[in-house]
Amino acid sequence: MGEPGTRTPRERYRAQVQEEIKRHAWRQIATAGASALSLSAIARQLGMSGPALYRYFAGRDELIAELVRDAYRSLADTFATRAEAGTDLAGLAYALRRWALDDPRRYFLVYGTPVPGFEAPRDTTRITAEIMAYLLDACAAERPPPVPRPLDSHLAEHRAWAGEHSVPSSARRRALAFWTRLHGVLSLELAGHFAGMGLDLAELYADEVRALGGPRG
Amino acid sequence: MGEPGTRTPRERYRAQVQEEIKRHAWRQIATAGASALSLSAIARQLGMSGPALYRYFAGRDELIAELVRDAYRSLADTFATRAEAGTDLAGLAYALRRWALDDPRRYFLVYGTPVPGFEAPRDTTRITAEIMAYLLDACAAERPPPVPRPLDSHLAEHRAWAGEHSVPSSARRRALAFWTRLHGVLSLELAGHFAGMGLDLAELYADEVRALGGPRG
DNA sequence: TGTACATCAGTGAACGCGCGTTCACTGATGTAC
DNA sequence: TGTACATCAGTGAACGCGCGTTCACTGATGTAC
Repeated sequence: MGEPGTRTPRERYRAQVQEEIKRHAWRQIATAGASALSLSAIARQLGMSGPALYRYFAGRDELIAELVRDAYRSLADTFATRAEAGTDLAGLAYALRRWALDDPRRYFLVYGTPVPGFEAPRDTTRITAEIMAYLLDACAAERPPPVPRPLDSHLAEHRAWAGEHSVPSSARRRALAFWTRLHGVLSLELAGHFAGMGLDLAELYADEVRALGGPRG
Repeated sequence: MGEPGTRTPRERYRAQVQEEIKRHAWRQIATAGASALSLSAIARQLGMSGPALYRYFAGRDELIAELVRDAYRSLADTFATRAEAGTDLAGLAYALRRWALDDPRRYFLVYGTPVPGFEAPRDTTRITAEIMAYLLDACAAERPPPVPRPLDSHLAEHRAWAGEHSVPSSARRRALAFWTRLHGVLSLELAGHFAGMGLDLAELYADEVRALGGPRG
């Protein structure tokens, strides 16, 4: 081995191929979903034989675990960059959205329906804790704005879509919030994202339900 | 054919087997996920040969489509039953949660990460519209409660979990809301559940972000 | 600078597996006269 | 009630496919002296 921090040509080559494998793996996930990820297909795309991949990953499961790690890492980095520009909650929120839209499959790999048979690798908790930390900092620094503003500009179009059913747009707005918020709590709960947090999930849900009745529901 | 509404023994038998196939399909989805659903495996469990299933379903995709229809149907029925007891939003909300917890995979089949290669069958829009109708009715009937109540009882435990990071519990509450609400909007958007509704999704997201800063964030 | 050896990326054949779907068929159940 | 026929559930063999993983190997690249 050379000096610390230096890489031999072989090491560099190795890292390069490893990256390329992951790149193709992501492309495959994007078009066919995580559970359809196939080592043989990746090898084919790279012009290698199937068994060659075993030089780089212990197997299919390990490759997926690596992708999960990378996804979390990438979100943590996104938040880190954003946090340097100042700790504001809205900033993080929009960064999150950009990150998600940038690659929906990556988002779903981490926050979507759990892929049966695969659990998040144990060592991701360190990264998720980091993500949570940025969030908590921003929330703690936040000063609540005086008045919540109702924003119904786009509801006219939705009214046109819903057609026959004529209800006031405030109700329409609440119905939308019903879906998005309850789906948010529920799907995260069902996917196990609150596991071990010591939260009373029924209570958390009840909170959201009560909030829906509120003035700006 | 006999009188209208009557079923010949053959028809009854047919319906019965069809049900049994679906029952096994659900069991398989529960343990292995929708994308792993296998006709051969179902046939094996039923003690039939694989090709026999083609008497009952045109193929794998049609079977899944049928399951999706059933899932929507079941939620619509749940809401219908609930709506008979009076149109209150909270009632629907809790019915939804019970329905989801009752069979998480069913929930995810419909509201989770889209299974690549399968789209919801076209004829489900009628059922989803029905579901939406119950919701809109309840929202329209609702009289907003005067004051939103803060509910932080369970946050003490969460504080213990988060450990080192000491922030006020209001911030903690907001961080949780950040995840659940934004995940709610985002994942539904990414999964295409707002497609064709004529909504400005960026605006919808911005709404939630603004609400997070509010007094009861 | 040259030689002997170690490392290790990648190959090709093979194993055993399960899948969806088709096809021509058997045999039981129902129907018409 | 009995016979001839139609319907249709289910079978078994076959097709062609792709998969993850193992194994003994070749051949290029790097290292030590």
